[in-house]
Amino acid sequence: MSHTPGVRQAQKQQTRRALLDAALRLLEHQSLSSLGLREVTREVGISPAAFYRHFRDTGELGTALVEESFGSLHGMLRAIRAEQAGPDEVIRRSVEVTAHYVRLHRAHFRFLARERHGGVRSVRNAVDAGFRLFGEELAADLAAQPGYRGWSRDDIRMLADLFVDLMVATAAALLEAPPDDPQAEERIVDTARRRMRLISLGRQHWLDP
Amino acid sequence: MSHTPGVRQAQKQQTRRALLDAALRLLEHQSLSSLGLREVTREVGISPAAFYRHFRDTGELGTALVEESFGSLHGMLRAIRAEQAGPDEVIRRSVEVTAHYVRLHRAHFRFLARERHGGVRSVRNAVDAGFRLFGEELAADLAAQPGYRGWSRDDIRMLADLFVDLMVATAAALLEAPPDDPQAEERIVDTARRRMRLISLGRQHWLDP
DNA sequence: AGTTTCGGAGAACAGTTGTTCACTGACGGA
DNA sequence: TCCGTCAGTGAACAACTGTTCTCCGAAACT
Repeated sequence: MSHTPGVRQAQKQQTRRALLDAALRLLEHQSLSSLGLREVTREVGISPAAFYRHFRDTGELGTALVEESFGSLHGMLRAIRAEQAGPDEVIRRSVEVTAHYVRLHRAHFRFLARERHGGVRSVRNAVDAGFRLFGEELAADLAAQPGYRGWSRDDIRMLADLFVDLMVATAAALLEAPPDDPQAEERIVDTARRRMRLISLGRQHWLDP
Repeated sequence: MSHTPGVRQAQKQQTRRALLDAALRLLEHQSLSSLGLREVTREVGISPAAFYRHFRDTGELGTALVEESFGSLHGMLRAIRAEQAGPDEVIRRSVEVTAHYVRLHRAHFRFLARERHGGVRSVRNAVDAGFRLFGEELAADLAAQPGYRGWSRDDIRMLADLFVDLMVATAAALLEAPPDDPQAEERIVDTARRRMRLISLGRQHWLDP
């Protein structure tokens, strides 16, 4: 019996996933540059040599994690896009969406926050490129909205990148807070909301004088 | 001859400085958690065992670097405070001051940006505490200014922390750009200026309706 | 069916790591 | 001047690292 032609590939991707998950688990308490190849395989329960069947080195594993993490982030972008509302309404809601996604994908967010300025150049560049793309897409979304009539392309981009940076900042703050302390979390979210309100005000008066 | 009573201590502090400088040099291309004790002593040119005369481990060296780095940052705070001007003028000028200090203390800024979310908990906490203090001091400065009459303590703090986060973000962006490309640098500074203008507008209308 | 492909095991390798130890020799107080 | 202090040495240690190699067995192809 059995010539179903996908068993091999499925098993391979299964241990690949196990490697990624193990790495993600270990990376909650350390940074990529200190993550050992043997450490990861030990966590998974396979031999060190098997690692090379999937990645050239831990750096390559890192870039794979970057792509995966930005997958989670794009879900966030779609969620924000889905809320059809005025510009200021969207801005306020984006804080809630951020908090929600941080709770959902803690490990991914932590990884991005940590490796954005981390010690592995290739990964750092990948993260940077990802955020740049994210900013571009957000800017395109904003440009399509009414309420940004009269805004220059550069100014929209500036605003989008500002949102991205603040999202990262609040996400990082949420990650630093204990995951089961809703009070600390609420304090952070509340501050983030006020930040967004201030930026909303700036946005409304951008074309004023 | 010789009974000048400070030679010993001076020599000790000299190699301590050498250790800190060597570490700072190495940390431009890697993160603290991957920094080896032997690596640092090799760079300085002393035996590995000598390291223990100064620090218990690389983590302790890290916290020492945190304090030192915040020394540079406080110079920045004083420079901004020195400029006696209106609130919006100060906000705009702070971008220039930031860029200036990043150019002056590249290694320190990079270290803080990297280890703020890095893999060594004790250092991460030290960096966080430092930024918190920095935010508090900035908030106190703002509160003393006219133009913040009617602002709640919390809102001033929110604004101060917002400045800090944005300063870190622009500093990180400047660090990512090549150090000898004034054009790329100018683009980043220009974006930062527009960000600040937008926040300035939000600030002006904070108490409006 | 027989044969090739390939993910994984296990052992071996040369290096490197952090930490300890007894030591040396210049400093610094008596 | 003598003597204690102490920053730095150099060797030794067990533990660990990344990488390479040959081999195995099950899946896939013909």
